[in-house]
Amino acid sequence: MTESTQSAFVAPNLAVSTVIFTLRPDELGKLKVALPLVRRIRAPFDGQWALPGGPLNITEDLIQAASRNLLETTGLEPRYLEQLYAFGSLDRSPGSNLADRVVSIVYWALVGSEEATAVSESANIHWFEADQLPTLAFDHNQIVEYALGRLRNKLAYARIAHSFLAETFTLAQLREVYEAVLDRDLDPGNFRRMVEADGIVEPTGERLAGTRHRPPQLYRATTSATGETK
Amino acid sequence: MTESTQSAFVAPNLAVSTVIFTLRPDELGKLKVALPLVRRIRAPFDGQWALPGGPLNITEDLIQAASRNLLETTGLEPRYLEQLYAFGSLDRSPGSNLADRVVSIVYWALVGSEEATAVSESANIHWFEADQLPTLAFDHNQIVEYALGRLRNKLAYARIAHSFLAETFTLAQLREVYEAVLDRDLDPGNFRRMVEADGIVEPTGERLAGTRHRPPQLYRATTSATGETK
DNA sequence: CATCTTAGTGTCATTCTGACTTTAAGCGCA
DNA sequence: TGCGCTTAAAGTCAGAATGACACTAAGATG
Repeated sequence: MTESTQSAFVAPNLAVSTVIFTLRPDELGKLKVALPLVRRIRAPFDGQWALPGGPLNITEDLIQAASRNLLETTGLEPRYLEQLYAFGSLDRSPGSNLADRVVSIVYWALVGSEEATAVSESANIHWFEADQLPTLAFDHNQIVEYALGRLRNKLAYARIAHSFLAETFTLAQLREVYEAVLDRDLDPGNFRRMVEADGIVEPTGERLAGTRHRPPQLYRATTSATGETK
Repeated sequence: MTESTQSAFVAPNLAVSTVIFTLRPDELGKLKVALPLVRRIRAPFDGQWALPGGPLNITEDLIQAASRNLLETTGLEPRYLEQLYAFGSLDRSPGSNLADRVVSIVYWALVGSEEATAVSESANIHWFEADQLPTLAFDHNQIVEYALGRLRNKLAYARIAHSFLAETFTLAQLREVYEAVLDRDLDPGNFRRMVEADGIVEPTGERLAGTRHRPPQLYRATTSATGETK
């Protein structure tokens, strides 16, 4: 009844998957939330798109597995990485028998927009806009929706927005991140006030030149929240 | 690399544990957050107190396992039940070898204060005040702290406080719940205003008699949030 | 040099929040 | 009977936070 270490028990398989978010411009040049998916090459759901993931190696931490996942799929290091949820319903893989049951511990990650655009795609790895996903394998559509909710919610109180951007950035760029994630326009003045009140950025002293207008101040993030280390 | 169903892989053991919260009066009659712990009867941590839990049966959902856990430990049904976090660090059980590695998916639950006081204790099951815990087995002290944080945070925006109370209750009783969980006094007038603005309760029309003062209105919760069903 | 565009500052009304006051309505007790 | 005690319930007020919007600054473009 208490936490036990008996190995004779028939345990479900344990997998770690990762929802990897970045921002990329759509055909109109507007930033959109995007994520990479991998094409399955075996049953069930053979040929369908799914979240990157795989079985948990017994020698690695959960977060290490997620990070490895991310590296194997995109070649990138996460700028933010956090556990999302453990999905373990019996009906996740309809029609499969119990011995094939998989409990997935899902992480969500943010990667830099710049790095992500450099990632090469292949026939079996493709980046999708988050609001234009096809029908995915397993319960992965629900998982992505859940992850998007977490991202939107967390943006409001955690210092994670800069994870999409380079080391330094303008407030307009930071605002674009919020607008892309929240999918609505924000008032530039009010946004500046909020950002300054929260102290999430500090000016570098540098200005961004070459724009067609008054040169904006460049900022950097004050605290580097890299996610949990639990 | 993608989610797989190969069973040959050496997987860590999967357990489900539950942090069960209730409120009970301390020696001064003030409500305090309390939770039941079970004494371990095998290594590692033999004799120490631990969260109730056990291996996940391959035929049951995660949340079912948590609920069963709760029933087996306390004989009670949860009034609220939600997944907390999956703990899977390699160093959770210091000194053990990899084959004994356990990944725990932890749930947290709320049970009614009244039902909980009727629960019998034994030599191996005991209720502790949350802020007066001994050193627990594994990483369970950290887990309880994390669960307490979630409880306090969630109280602010979710309709869960009534889960500690009976079907009907006074606003003073509801306020006591908040005060116990947040561990600070709240202004009765402001609390009433908040509760009414949020519409989390509705008056029953009945009044509580037998008090030494003006009889207060009885309320019931408007929506019954029982937690997730995911 | 006039115009366009975004940067950056400032204002105002509304809402939210914490601290506090006032009145209502029971009970216990002289 | 009525006075005082206690908590219920309603109301007041000042400061903070928020959304909408106006205004000035400073570059590029032609």
